[in-house]
Amino acid sequence: MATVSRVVNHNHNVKPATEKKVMEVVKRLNYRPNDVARGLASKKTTTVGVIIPNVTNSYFAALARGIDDIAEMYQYNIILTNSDGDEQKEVKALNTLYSKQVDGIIFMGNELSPAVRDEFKAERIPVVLAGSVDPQNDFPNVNIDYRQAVSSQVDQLLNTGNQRVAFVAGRLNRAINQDFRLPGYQAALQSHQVPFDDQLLFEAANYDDGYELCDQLLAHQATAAMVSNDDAAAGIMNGMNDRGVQVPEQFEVATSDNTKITEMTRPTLSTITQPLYDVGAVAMRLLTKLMDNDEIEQRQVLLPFGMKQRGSTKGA
Amino acid sequence: MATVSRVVNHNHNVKPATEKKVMEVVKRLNYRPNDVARGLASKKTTTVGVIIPNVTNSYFAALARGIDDIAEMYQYNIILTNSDGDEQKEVKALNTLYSKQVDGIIFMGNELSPAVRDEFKAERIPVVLAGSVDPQNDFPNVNIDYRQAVSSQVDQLLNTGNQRVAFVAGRLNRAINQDFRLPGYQAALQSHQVPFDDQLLFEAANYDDGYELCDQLLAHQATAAMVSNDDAAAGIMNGMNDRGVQVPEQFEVATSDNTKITEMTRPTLSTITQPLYDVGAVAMRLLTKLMDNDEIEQRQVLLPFGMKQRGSTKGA
DNA sequence: ATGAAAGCGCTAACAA
DNA sequence: TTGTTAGCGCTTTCAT
Repeated sequence: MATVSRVVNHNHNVKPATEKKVMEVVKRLNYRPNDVARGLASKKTTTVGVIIPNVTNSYFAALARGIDDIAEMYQYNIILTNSDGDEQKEVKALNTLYSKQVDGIIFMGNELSPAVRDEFKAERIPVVLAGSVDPQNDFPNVNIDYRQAVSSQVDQLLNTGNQRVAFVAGRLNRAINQDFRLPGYQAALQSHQVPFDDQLLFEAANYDDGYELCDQLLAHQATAAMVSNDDAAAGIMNGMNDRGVQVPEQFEVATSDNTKITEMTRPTLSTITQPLYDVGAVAMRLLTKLMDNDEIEQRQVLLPFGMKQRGSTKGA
Repeated sequence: MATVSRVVNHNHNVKPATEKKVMEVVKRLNYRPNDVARGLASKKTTTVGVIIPNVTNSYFAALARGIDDIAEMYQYNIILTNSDGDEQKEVKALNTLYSKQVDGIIFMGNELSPAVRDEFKAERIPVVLAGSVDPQNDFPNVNIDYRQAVSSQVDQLLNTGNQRVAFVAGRLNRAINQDFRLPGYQAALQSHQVPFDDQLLFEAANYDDGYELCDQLLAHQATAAMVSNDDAAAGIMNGMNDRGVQVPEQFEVATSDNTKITEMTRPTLSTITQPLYDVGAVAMRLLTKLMDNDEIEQRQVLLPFGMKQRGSTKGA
C-alpha cells in the first residue's frame, strides 16, 4: 500500500526493481489513483477556484485562458464560477469553493466588496486578484497601472482639441473606476486645463449599453469618449456612426483592453494595450508560489501597458 | 456525528428540536462540511468536468456560460479545461478529470477522436457533447442541424447569383464539417446545379486566419464564402474590404454562430442563428438527468436554428 | 429519532 | 527500502 503510494507519487525511496514491478501491476490493473481520497489524506486538492464575472466577456476570457494554461503547467485544475460581479454570487461561490477545499483562489471582479474581503480573510488559503484592484492592498494582485494608462489615453483625446471628453465605465462606483481610472481621467483634464464635468460620466457594461448610450453622449455635447470596456466602446462607435455621427471626424472613441474586438470593428478602435493573457498567467504563477509557501518578491505586480492609436481617434 | 450529517444533508429523520440545536452549534462553530471527505464517503463530488477547445472563442464561451448557469442551479461545480481541440490534451484532461472523480463530463470539440471515444467508453460516468457532433451517435449530445442550416445559408448565397461559393471551416476533416456542414453545402450547390469544386474548400480557425485567407479566396475566383466560425468570417470580410474588394457588392460572406461579433462588424454579418447559451444549458440539464439516472426522452437533441440576413450578403 | 461503527482510498508517520 | 498503522472527515448501514 505505502510503497504503491510512493511509486505513484514519485517518491525516491523506492528500489528501482520494486518500482518496476509496481508500475507493471498499475498498468495491468489499469489502476488510477483516487484524487478525492488523496485530497482527504493530504489536505491538498490540486484544484484552485476561479471567480470570473462572465466568461463571455472577452477581457476576462483572455485572462482565464492565461490562468488555465499556467494552472495546467503546475498540475492544478480550475473550478470556474461566473459571478456577474454580483456580491451575493461571489460570496456564495467562495463558500462552495472553500467547502471543496480548493488550494487557492483567483479572483476577478471590478471591486472587492467588504463581504468578499471578509471571506478571504476568514480563510487562510491564498488569494490572488487578477485584473482586479485592491485599494487597501490587502491581497496580492496583478494589474496594469490603470490610472496612468487612462491618463495617457485621455491626453491623446485632449490633444486633438476635444473639450468635452466623456468617461464611460461599467459601474462608476467600482474601485477600479473610482480610485484609478477616474483619477487618471481627471489628471489628464487638469493638465490640459479642461474643467471636470460630472455630467460627462456614464455607465455602459456591454455592446448594447454602449449603443444605447450614444443619445445621452450627444445630448451632453460630448465629442469624444474614453471607454473602459471594449464591447461598450464598439457599441458606442457603431451607435454613433449609425446615427450619422462620423467616428472619428465628429466623435472620437478610445478604449481600454485591446481585445480582438478592437481590430474587428470599422474603424478599428484606438486603445490602451495590455497583456491580457499574461495578467492571468502571472496571477496564477503567483498563486502557485503562495500555495507552495515560496518567497514572493512582489505582492502587487503591475504589468507594462501601451497605447495603440487606430481609426477611432484622430491622433496619429 | 451521524445526526449532524443528517441535519446538514436535510435528511428528514431528525426531530425538529435536535435539528435546531445542531444548527445553532453549526452556526456558532462556523462549521463548514468538507466536501472532499463527503465525496470520498458518498462517491459523489458534485463536480462535472468541462472540456472546451478555447474559452477565448466566443462561440464556446457562450456555451460555457449556459453550462455553468445550469450547473449552479443544480448545485454542481465545473472544472473547466482548455483543450485547443487537441486529442492529446483532451485525453490528458479526461484522465485527470476521472482521477478527480467528477460525476459527469460535458465535452465540446469539433470531433470525437477514437482515443477520446475510448476514454469515454472505458468509464461509466455520463458524458454529454455540447455543440459537438457524434456521427456514430454513441453519446448524448445537443446541437443544431448543421447540415440543414448550412444548406439554407448557402442557398441564399446561390440565390444572388454566386457561382463560386467558398466553404471555409476550421478544420475540414473534422466530423462536424465533413459529415454535416460540407454535405449541407454540397446539397445546396446541387439543388442550384452548381458544380462542386474542391478548390473552393478552405481552412480558417480564427480572425487572423480569415484575414490572410482572402488572397487565396480571390485567387480561386470565389465571389462568396460560407464560413463556419464568426471570428474567421469577420477576418475574411475585413480582409476583403481592406484589399479593396467590397463586401457584399463584390464578395458576400455568411457565417454560422451569430455571436455578438456579427453585430459589431461593419457591414454586419449575415449568419445562421443558433441558441448558443441554450446549447450549453440543455447539455448540462441533460447531464444532470443522466447523473441522477433519470429517464431520458431524447439522447440526441437538435435545437432550432434560424437565419439572419444582414449587411455582408446581398439577399434581403 | 438517534447513536455506534465501519469504511470510503488514500498519505504520513513510524517501525522494522 | 519496505511494511504497518493511524487517521483524513465524512456517509451509511445497522442497532437501539
